[in-house]
Amino acid sequence: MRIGSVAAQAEVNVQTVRLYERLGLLKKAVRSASGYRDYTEDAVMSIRFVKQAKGLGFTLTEIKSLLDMRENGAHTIADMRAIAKARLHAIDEKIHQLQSMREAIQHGLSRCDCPEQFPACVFIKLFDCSQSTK
Amino acid sequence: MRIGSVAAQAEVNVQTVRLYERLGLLKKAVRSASGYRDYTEDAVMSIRFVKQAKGLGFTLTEIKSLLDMRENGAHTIADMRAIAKARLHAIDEKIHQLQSMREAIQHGLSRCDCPEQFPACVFIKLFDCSQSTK
DNA sequence: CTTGACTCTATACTTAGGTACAAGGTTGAT
DNA sequence: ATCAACCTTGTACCTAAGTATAGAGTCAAG
Repeated sequence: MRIGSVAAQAEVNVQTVRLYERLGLLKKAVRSASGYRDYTEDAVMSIRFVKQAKGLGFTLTEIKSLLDMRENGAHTIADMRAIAKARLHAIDEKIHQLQSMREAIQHGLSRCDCPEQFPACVFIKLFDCSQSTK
Repeated sequence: MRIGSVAAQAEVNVQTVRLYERLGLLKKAVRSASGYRDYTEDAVMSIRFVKQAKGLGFTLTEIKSLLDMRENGAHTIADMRAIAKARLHAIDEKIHQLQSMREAIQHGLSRCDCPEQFPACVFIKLFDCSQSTK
């Protein structure tokens, strides 16, 4: 199977396949006499795995290290669980951070009691209506 | 006041001040005879505003459009509220997205019943233990 | 009047994850 | 045998928000 088919089946760009190969996310394909990459169905699965992990917020670097662990067998279920838990933790932190932002903006919105059409009021007042703008 | 003082007071890098000027986030400073930028206290406040808005998740482009509205007076409190609400909405979407990721990983973790030290188990099983890895 | 700290512009580099050429070689159907 | 559609490598470009560097000019204290 050539690169175009793999890309189509995995629903990525041809260049993306080559990029993943270069980044070590995809095993180097066997080459035909003319130098064309020759893939098996496995490549499609690998790309789908990358896409799935990416969808869960793992970076390509993290995904590579997962694949490396798998490749050289230097892993256990416990290792993998630890990685997944670390990712969970990072997600939780990001959620908290966003919730803080959310609260700050909400607070600004609710505290702002400027008249609706007063044009001199500046945006910063939405966050802190008590603060002078001049 | 020269650029170094402004940067120090606003707790940013000197290059950042120049970048902000170039991006239109900061009014162009008056220049001294020798070409040095000459700032007033206002510049420090402006940078602090940018930092604050950035901390609330606004991009520099969004911040610039806020400042532009303020500058040419073509805004009302309603406009500003609309922008803040849009930002709230974007934050909520991001939070939901992260919560979905969180659930998917959690689900994978809880569903995986592979023996703790089985080295052939690959990471993908954390997400879908029912799926073959070969 | 020299020295070190500061400033100027312009350019390049960074991370992350791609996307878009250019210039050439291959394949395969007609 | 020709033509489009595919493939190759290498390079450059993109967003976002800076950071770093080079080479030159300026300021101020001793």
